[in-house]
Amino acid sequence: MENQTQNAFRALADPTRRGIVQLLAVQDMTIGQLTDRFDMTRAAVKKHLTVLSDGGLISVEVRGRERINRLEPLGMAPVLDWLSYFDQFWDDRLNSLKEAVEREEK
Amino acid sequence: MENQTQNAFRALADPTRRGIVQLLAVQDMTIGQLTDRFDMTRAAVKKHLTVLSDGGLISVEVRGRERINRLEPLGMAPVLDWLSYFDQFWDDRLNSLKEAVEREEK
DNA sequence: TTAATGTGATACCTAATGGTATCTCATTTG
DNA sequence: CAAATGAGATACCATTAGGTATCACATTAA
Repeated sequence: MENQTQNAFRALADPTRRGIVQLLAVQDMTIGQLTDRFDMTRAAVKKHLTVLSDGGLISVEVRGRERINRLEPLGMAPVLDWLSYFDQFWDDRLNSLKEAVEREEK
Repeated sequence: MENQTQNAFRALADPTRRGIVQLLAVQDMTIGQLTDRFDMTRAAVKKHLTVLSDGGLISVEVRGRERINRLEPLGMAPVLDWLSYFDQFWDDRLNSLKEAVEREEK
């Protein structure tokens, strides 16, 4: 897929997919192992894995008849980059808020 | 809306909405001004603003017949929090990658 | 080599999403 | 006051998304 920023944000927009990301952060897992953790069919989990793969967030290693899914740290980069664009903005605004609250408290 | 993490991630999952966020980071804007910047109707932009509002990313100030939309820095917090959970993971994995590449280069 | 296991692929369904067209309402302005 | 402006609400439409059921295929185990 071509737009990595869009695909990565889209991949993170679903709660099941964020859950998968959290599980894979602990350890690599097959689709079977992942399916055990969610209340849905293997086919549904497979679709989520495809979206995560399109977003560059996971990769798959074929091992015999098993497929080991693993987190790909580089895939998160476009998301972190996009968000970092606002760092200064958030900081400034949050500091303004904080100062305003402190003035209130006097 | 109740699940802020989900609503915020969902709000950021659409390219138009991320564009709106970027515009509002520069300056507050009315829906009319925003609509001028996108190739869609005011009604469509309004829907995006509703999603952004549900995500806690913007707030609206009524001024006469105008509505001023402004970015809400606090709304991004759930997203940044969720992502920060992986900071260590990304760092470790990216360092492993970097070291591997450096070993290759010798 | 037959059976069991792990997985992928496809067809299908429903609900959500992103968009338009249109109508209404409140606030300015001439 | 009348007209123009800025905006919200709703009905409607096509496409996408998330899910299931089912079938097919490769690999491992008996």
